[in-house]
Amino acid sequence: MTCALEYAPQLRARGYRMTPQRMAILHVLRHAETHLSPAEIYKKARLEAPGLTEPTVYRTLEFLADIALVRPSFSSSGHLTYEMAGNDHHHIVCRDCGGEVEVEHTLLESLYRLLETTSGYRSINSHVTFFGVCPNCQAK
Amino acid sequence: MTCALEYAPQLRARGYRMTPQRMAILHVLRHAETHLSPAEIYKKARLEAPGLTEPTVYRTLEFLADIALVRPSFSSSGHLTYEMAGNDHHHIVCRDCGGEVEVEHTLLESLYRLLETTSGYRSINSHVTFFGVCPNCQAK
DNA sequence: TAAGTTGTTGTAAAAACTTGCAATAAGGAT
DNA sequence: ATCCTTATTGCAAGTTTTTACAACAACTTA
Ligand SMILES: [Mn+2]
Ligand SMILES: [Mn+2]
Ligand SMILES: [Zn+2]
Ligand SMILES: [Zn+2]
Repeated sequence: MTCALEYAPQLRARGYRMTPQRMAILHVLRHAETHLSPAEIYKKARLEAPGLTEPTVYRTLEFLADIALVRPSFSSSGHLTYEMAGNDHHHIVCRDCGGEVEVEHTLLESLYRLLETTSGYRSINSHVTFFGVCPNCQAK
Repeated sequence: MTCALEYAPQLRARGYRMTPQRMAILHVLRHAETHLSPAEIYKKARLEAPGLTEPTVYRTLEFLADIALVRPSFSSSGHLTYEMAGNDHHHIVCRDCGGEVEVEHTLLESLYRLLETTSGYRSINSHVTFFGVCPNCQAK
């Protein structure tokens, strides 16, 4: 739980505050080995921060995504899930079974540079989810 | 409104049915010049199909996306919007102002082939939304 | 044209997500 | 330690999206 304290200076430096609610949510995300939905995060984080409410979870996740501490991505059902930032990667999800696999960010880097030059947009660094059909489901 | 009738054979060939509700929704999408949210589609389509309900709109859009007649994509707020399929393209959305621009699908084609060979997934043909900062917002 | 099969719809309710606002408390200043 | 400012929270209510299931109606067949 105290592992989340290491983010406090980053927040304060930008005018934000560290709170028990944010600590609990960051702690949950740090120890997750997969993406989590807001509901899952709420269920786990409230154990550490009793009194935590769902609106706070949603607001906190959006906040943490804004300051780039966490990454949102879309699950196979199209809903938002969250994970800690760092270790850039993307996802391919199977349209049939929902099975998921990670993609190295390096595979997309040249595309991002291409998009930036052709569109004029900058800082394109989306966490993208692609959809396809996995090897298993191709068998059918 | 009758323009939607041309999709009837496609549906029937696959065991599905054409209904007034689906006609109205397809008609709205055919004449839209931008992406529409389920709520917008509901408001317009109910004029053609009185008695149409929101659950039907959501179910129909998911159905039409499944059979690849329409394309879902994420708006700047992260919500799903829909447009007719055909004319492959993608989007870049500005993180600041939400401004949006289209991207030729051809720019992504070699990436898709690369993803297919490295992941084993097939038929990767997502309609992707990238996020960045538009030229206007870069000025600030 | 009538009957049967089953894909689709509306209804009602639940679940998921968002919003406005007053009360709270984090962290800087004294 | 105490005070102050204001970022953040909880509460309550609203909106959006999903679900279960019985009634309905599109299409096939005879
Ligand atoms: Mn991920
Ligand atoms: Mn589009
Ligand atoms: Zn699969
Ligand atoms: Zn912009």
